[in-house]
Amino acid sequence: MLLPEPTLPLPRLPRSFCQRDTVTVARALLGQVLVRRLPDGTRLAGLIVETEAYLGPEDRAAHTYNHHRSERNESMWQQAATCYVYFTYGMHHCMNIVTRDEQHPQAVLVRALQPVENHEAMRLGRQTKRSKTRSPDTALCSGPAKLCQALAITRELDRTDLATSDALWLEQARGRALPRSRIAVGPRIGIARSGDWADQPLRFGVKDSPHLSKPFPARRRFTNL
DNA sequence: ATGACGATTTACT
DNA sequence: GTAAATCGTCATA
Repeated sequence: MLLPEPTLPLPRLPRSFCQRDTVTVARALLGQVLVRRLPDGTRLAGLIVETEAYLGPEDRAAHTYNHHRSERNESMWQQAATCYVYFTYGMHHCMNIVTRDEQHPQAVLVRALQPVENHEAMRLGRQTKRSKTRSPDTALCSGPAKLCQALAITRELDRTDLATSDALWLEQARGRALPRSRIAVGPRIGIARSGDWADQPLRFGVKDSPHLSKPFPARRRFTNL
């Protein structure tokens, strides 16, 4: 697996990790750990196995497209490592990690985790019957809204500073980004109406992970056929 | 004030 | 495969 089983104390990822190019951060986050401390002290954690990059005012699919700025997405203009949590479809939360700087409202959407600590407590947050087609563990955090349920991430955590918070932060499980040979790349999910941007290869996943939100389409080696 | 629309998930035919 | 659930946000009036 990606992480040695007895989890030793891992260093927290510094703000500088998130201050880089957004695609670089989206790739480098794969295999790192997202950690949540509940008010009662319970610690929940999962390895990040799927991300998407959202590239700001030019990106038709981004919430900051055309410099759109409002109370909802204000955290996108905060410093790197700020958490942007939004509410959608009347019932779901999704969480992003803000990148670069205040002049570039860009972020990485965290789309799936491999649970590594406190599976039982995570299951309490999820409101589903047992999956028949996947083991309970692989269905636990296999989607942006599922992982927010499992880790109890809501709008209350919007604007949290992941570099300093004791409620939500990132830990380093690996010093280098995964090798490209282990990263699957594809178009982002759920943005079909975003024109050219819908086809951009801005979704990244740990190749062959059973915890992904959806399989990655096979990459065509040739443009014909 | 009103209506359309989600960076989704679940259950079911 | 399709549809329902459910409501904050935003554009239009």
